[in-house]
Amino acid sequence: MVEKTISDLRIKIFSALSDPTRLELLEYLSGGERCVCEILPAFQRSQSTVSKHLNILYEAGILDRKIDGKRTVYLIKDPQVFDLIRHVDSMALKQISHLAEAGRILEKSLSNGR
Amino acid sequence: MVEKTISDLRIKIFSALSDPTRLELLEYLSGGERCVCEILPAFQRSQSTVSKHLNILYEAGILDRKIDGKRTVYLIKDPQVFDLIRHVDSMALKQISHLAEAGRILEKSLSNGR
DNA sequence: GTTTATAATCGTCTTATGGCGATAGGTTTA
DNA sequence: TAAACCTATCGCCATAAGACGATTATAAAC
Repeated sequence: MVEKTISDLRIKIFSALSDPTRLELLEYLSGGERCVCEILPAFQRSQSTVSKHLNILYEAGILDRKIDGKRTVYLIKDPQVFDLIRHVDSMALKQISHLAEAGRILEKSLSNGR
Repeated sequence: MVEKTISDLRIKIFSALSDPTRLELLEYLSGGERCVCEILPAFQRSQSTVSKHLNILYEAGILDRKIDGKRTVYLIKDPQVFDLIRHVDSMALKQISHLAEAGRILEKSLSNGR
């Protein structure tokens, strides 16, 4: 299936990254290329499920794959994806630390007040 | 609802950006804060649908909102989100330009060959 | 206080997504 | 060529997500 617009692909990339299993797969593959038979034992998911997830990342252009005899090897195609994830993490951290700060302020006011 | 882990929030942010309507909303709000009554006519969606989308962006910590009398004003809370979107766009563009290049090569080889 | 305006929420429907086991297809091994 | 291996795909189910109209809640205006 060929992509037509940037918008479609953009959504496809964001969607691909909206699943915890797929983010774990990316992290796992950041250690280097792996065949499915290596990936499977590392994940508590059925073979069909893992295969589907890998394909979603492939279709989003995040992973590449090559066939090596009877196995399929998956690898990171665009390492930029890790910058993306770090970027989101920094946004998430910012929020959580704000929450934490609010929590400390609240805590302090409580312990002072009473 | 308070977030517990970075991972949850990370998924929430990616999911929030996985929808075309919500990306349009962000683009629209990049022009400055707007109340829902201003947003509605700009989108071909029902009031309830737009409200839900805005709330998803709010829950992800991307938008903020303030109540102004009988209206609710939404605004970008974390402008970093636009860096994120640009980043994804550059990944998408890279892929499409590779496709385009492949297309040109194919076209060339066809016109040469026959 | 009744009406109007604005926006969130509820209930419902339809479609999309994630999960699994079973099956199919292709490759190596015996 | 038969068997074993590896992985993609199919069919199914359960849950999530997006859309809408109707309802509810609150604020402003009359």
